Amino acid sequence: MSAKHADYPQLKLTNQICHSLYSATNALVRAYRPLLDPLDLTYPQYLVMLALWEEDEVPIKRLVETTRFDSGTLTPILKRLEQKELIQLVKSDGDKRQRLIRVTETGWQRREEAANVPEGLMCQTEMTAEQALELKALSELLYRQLVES
Amino acid sequence: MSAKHADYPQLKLTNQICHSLYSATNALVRAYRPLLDPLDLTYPQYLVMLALWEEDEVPIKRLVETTRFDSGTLTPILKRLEQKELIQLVKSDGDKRQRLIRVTETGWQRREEAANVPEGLMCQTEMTAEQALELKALSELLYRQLVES
DNA sequence: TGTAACTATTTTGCGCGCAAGGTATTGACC
DNA sequence: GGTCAATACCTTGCGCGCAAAATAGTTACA
Repeated sequence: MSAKHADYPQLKLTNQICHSLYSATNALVRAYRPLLDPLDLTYPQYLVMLALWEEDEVPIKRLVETTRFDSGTLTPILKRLEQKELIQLVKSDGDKRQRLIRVTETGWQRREEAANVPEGLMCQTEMTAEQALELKALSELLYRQLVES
Repeated sequence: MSAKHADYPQLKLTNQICHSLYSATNALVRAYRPLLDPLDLTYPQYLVMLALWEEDEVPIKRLVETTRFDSGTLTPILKRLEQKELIQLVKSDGDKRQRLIRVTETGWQRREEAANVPEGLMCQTEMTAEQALELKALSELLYRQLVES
């Protein structure tokens, strides 16, 4: 029998958990776009700002932890946020390898405009709070198992 | 009170379902890499091949449906798969706008080498079958609600 | 104190993901 | 049969995501 007619049920696209996850995440980023466009932020830039609004004056290595981006991804994102004057990158007084990130006044103002983004997104779904929390918990579990192994 | 000291709990990164989903998906694609490198496939290329191994001789618009990629993403992926001689792109006899995709002999052989990729990946997690199915179901639900609205 | 290992960050190169705009072909309907 | 909207696909441009390698500064320790 030629390879063409073998079965391989484990290779069926509809059996792939990862395909569902992958396409859901892409759809999510697309869904954020109309909400973030007025703020002049992309979704990854928004994630970085969320992290900084929670904890300001941090070195880049701290952002690598909180945002889960690697530094090669982060550098150009920070450069764009700096061009938009939402953040400043300043040399650290102590360790001269480090650069500290500081949110500007404009950056803090942008936070208020972002306040209703999360609600705006959830309105596009009809998931219950329980389903959303379950999805978060399972995603978090998967992330930890893949990264911490 | 300055914007800096306002609370905004809905903007906390740890409360963001989307951040968990986003970082889990990125971690997943990274986890696939060592498994797919020997097959000379990226994760999106692998998804396209999964679709074609299930249904051969399809026009690109069919792949847009099954893979959930848009055509602007698909065109360069197909070009690379053609360069690797895993597929052929042939003009359709009927509708002259269409191009049909045909898996080559090499493409079918690659399927056998891919047979144990799914198991290899699941071994990197310690999720139960129930958790995995629940994650798939919730991702699928989210995808459908975001796309079909 | 010298140097070798380590760390923080940047750079390079490639492959997506996708919006927006283009071309060629088809079908609908006057 | 002409034309006009719809369809299938391609191209362009930009912003990630990340592996790998480079750069500059720091630490450990002989």
